[in-house]
Formats: sequence, structure tokens, C-alpha cells
Amino acid sequence: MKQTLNELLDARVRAALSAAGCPDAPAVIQPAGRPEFGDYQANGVMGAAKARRMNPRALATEVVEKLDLAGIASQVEIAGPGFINITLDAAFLAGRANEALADARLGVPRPAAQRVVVDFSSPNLAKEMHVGHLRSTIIGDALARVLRYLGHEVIAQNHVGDWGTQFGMLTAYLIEVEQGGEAAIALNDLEDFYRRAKQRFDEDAEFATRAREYVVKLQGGDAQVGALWQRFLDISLHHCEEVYARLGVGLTRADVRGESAYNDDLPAVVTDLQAKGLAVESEGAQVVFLDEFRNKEGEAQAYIVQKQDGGYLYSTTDLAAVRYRAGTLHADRALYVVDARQSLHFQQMFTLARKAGYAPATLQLEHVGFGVMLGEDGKPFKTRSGGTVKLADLLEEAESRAFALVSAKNPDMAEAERREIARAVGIGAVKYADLSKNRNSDYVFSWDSMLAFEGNTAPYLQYAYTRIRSVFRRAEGWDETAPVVLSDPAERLLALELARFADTLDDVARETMPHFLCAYLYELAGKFMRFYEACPVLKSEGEVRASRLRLCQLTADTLRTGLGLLGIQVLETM
RNA sequence: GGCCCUAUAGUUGAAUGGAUACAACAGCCCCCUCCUAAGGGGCAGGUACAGGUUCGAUUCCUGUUGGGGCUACCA
Repeated sequence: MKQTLNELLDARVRAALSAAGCPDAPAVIQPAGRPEFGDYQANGVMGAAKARRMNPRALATEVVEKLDLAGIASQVEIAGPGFINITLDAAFLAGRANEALADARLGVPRPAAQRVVVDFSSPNLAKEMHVGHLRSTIIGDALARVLRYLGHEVIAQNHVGDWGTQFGMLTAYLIEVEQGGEAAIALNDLEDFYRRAKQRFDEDAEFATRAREYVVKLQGGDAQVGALWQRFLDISLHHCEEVYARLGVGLTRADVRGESAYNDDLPAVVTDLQAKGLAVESEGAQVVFLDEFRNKEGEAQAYIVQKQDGGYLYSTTDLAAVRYRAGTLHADRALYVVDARQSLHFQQMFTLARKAGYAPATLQLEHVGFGVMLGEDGKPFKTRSGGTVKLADLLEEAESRAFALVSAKNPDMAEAERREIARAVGIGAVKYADLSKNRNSDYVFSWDSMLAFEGNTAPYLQYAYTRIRSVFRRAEGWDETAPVVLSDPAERLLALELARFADTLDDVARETMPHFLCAYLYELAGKFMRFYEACPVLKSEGEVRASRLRLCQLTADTLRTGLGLLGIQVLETM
């Protein structure tokens, strides 16, 4: 039975605590805060002693006596009020590295598999994707990749906005520009197309009436309007797919299940809620009063599922979607990677989905929220002209800045190769800038920080990888089965970091926090850079040389895999 | 008004209740006859305020102040 490092230490320390008379005490294992405290610390003794009115130092002594870390730790010490400091045995760390090298999964254990729905990206198809869509798209993609890597069955759901009044306006405008023979040009810039359609809608009452009629026709299943709507969606989705392709995001048409897909279910949802006594009429609308949420008068807060005019809302659509995800997709866990402003909506929706029986207790429902984007002035982000930055423009700028840098560093390199490197570096920098931040925080959009290529950035990690590749291009004749042997401190620190990969992935999947993986990879790359400076690889000899090459190999494999899970490419040279 | 999020070096960010708060950028100083200097080493600099819980608080609780969001028919 494979275990992560944390699981292994946790099990051993808990066994010792149990033997010392504290059967249910948590071990509280964590990486040591300072190098002189060893590699790991177990902090559970203080709490356990407190709960049992024991002397913590005495309990720590007893736990350490019972603690079996033979072949794992070289030193176990008690410090301070009852910390247990564990220094791992170099031979054990070398063994972990050797096991990882022998395993295609780098020694990462598979947890019990779940079926996980990940709802992410979900752009509004009426407009072009802008920087505000970046977070959901890449956080969701990274989570989907990590969950898949761990062995879960992931069902991506791109819950696109493809329904509602604005599509009547857009299809009506599409007909107009087609009659003028300018449809292809007009649709080239979706943002502009929307703006013009809106202008027509606001200025021309006749057009506005026609647009409203189209909405009714569309929702009534009219074939002609439906065909126009489909064409518009096709073009809009194509725009999205160009962005996904550039970002290296794995979403396809098969993952698209937009709001329109639930259209036929909406009346049934409302009827069902009424039948269950949950939805009632109030001020002409169909409303569910949820006791769990109070309004300003202290009464149960209203959650509208059908408007006065009979129209439906995103609440209704999301209820239909959760019913589908539970009932048809049989999900064990559903993640909603959606902006934090919708937090209340999701709390209400989840609560109602449970009450209505759409989501069984066994289905974990999680709103994976993220902070809103701010400008450099700390206020909600807008460009100087008051608009938004198109995602495509950001990516273009990223590639062009990276291209200038690559060209400056490699003037003799063929342009095609420089372009390829610039693409991976530029896109990687944009993604990493976003993924490396705690998603709960609001996020300041800045061209310079988004497009930085030094320090804690994707290019730093990519650069570490190319350095390793460069070593291997020069290493002639080496033993690809040689064991890792650790002697130099820099080797040991690198091996220790490598051994933490599996725990990191567990943390990312459990907490839905991609920035844990970024922080890990940055640490790993840093440990490698120091090893690289301190320990000559190719100029060393014998088993030391072979061992160092093997460490390089595992580092490269881990960096490539980890960056791959973030959707960031590695390069042979840069 | 109520509810949610948030406040960490000059700046942008990290820190499952653990020991002397971790980085990057910007600043200053070193290191390419040495496996790619997009790198490495060093200096300097920080938890909004006031209480509380705890053996121990950036973390939990209360209050104050500042920022953002949501709060019945947009999503």
C-alpha cells in the first residue's frame, strides 16, 4: 500500500500516541518551520496532553519511545513545550526518489476514485472572452487536471451563457448585417458586434420589437430563428476555442452544456418545487422562502425561481443543472468555479437543492469562488476607455513581450523556434501569475505583473527544466537505472522536496487550491537551482555522477508533470 | 440595515492554531576562462487598531476603522 510522506508519518505518530494512551489524538504532521528543527514536526502532543491534563514534555517522551520510525528517520527530538522534530534518514529519502523514478506516476498514490463534475469557464457567448474569464477557465482546468491525475473521473461542464433576451437582439442584428452582406466582417469582432446590436436596440424601437419577438420565437422552438441562433453560437464558441487552444485549456464542444440545454427542464423544476411545497407565489413570482437565510426584517429570504412575467432565472437553470449532475451524471462531487460574488446564490441554491432532493447528501457541492479583478488603483478593473481587456489581446501581448526577450537572448535562433518558445513562456507567465495566487483574494490586474518573466514566475520553472534538459543533452553514457545516493546537503534538500509532490497534489484536490501546486513547484525549482550551483553533475564521477543525473531526471519529470497539471508547457531550450 | 469576503515589507503575494512570519519585484553589494546569468549569494525592510480565548494567534472570537461584494424578479 503506497502512502504519501504525510500519510506515512501521520500513521506512525498516531500509532505512538495511541500506544501512549491517546488513541484518538491527531498527530498534526507538518513540514518543519526551520531547518534546525529537522524535516517534519509532529505538533499533536501538546493538544493531546492538554486534553488529558498531562505534562506535554512527559507525554512527548513517551510517544517518542513508542514511535517506530526505523528506516524512515535518522533523528527524532523533543523540543520546546512538546514538539517532536523528525529528521528523515538520507537513505529513506533516496529510497523514495528511487521508487518515484521507477513509477510512471512518480510515486503518487491513487485515492478512492470519485466522479467529479467541474463547472468552469462558462463564458457568456454574447460577448468575447475578456480577462475576467481567465480565472475560472484556468483554475477549473488546473483542478480538473489534478483530479484526473489522482485517478478521479472528471466531467468538465462548460455552462456557457447562450440563452436569454440578448440572443434575440443578436440574431435580429445578424439578419440585418447578412442582408448588407457584411456578416463575416461584423462577426470578426464579437465585442463590436454586440455593441452595434445594442445600439440598434436602444435607438430603433422597431428593431427592439423585432428582437423581443425573436426571443419568443427562439424559446418557442422556431426553426428559422433557432438556426440563426445556432450560427451565432457556433461563431462565438469558435472564438472561445481559439482562446482555449492558445491557453492550452482542454475544454471541447463535448464539454459544453449551456443554459439552453436546461430550458425544457425549467417548468418542471418549478412545478416540482411547488408540488413539494417549497415554491409559493409571492408578488406574482414563484419564490422559495429559505429559513436558513434572513432578510433585513429577519424573515426567511426570498429566492426567486420564476419571474412575474413567467420567465426563468439563473437560479432555476442552476437547479436544473444540479439535478442533472446528480441524477444523470451521478456525480460524487460537484465543483462550481465561479466568481465569489455569486457566493450567496450558490449557498441558497445548494440549500434548496438538498431540500428538494435534487442533490443527495452523498454529493459534495462546492462553490470554488475567486476574488474579483481590480485595477492598479484598487478599484474594480476597467481600461482607460472604460472597457475590458480582451483575453486574446492579453495573450497576444504576452507572446510579443516574450518574443522580444527570447530574440534578445538568442539572436541566432530560427524565428519559428523563437516564436514557439515565446508562446510557451508568454502564456505560461499569464497563467502562472493567476494560478499562483490564493483564489480567495481579489486580484489586481497589471500588465507588468502578469507578464513578468523573472522571480516567482512560470519562466523561472521552465528555465529550471531547460537547464536539466541541457545537462542531459551533454551527458553521454549514463546509467539510467543507477540508484540515487544522497551526500551533499543540497542533494538532500532537493530529494526532500521531491518527496512532497504527492502530498501537494492531495492538498490541491482537497482544498481546490491550485496555488499550493505553484508554491510547491517554485520551491522545487529553487531547490534544484541551489543544487545545480552547489553540485556539479557532469564533472562529477562514478556513482555520484549517476546519482545526480537521476536526481536531475526526477526533478525534470516532476516539474514537467506539475507544470502540465497547471496547463503550462515545458521547453527543451529557452 | 443584514450577510459574505478582505486588510501581511515601498509594491505584488505566501503562511492546515505552532518555535525567530516566507518569497518575488523595486533598492544596495557580490558571482559568468565554471553543466544556459530568464540564474546563484548577501544587506535592508512587515502582520490596520483595541480587546479576548489558548501552553502558543497573521490564523479563532468580539469591537473599531478602511476596501470590495451580495442582499426579489441580470448572470
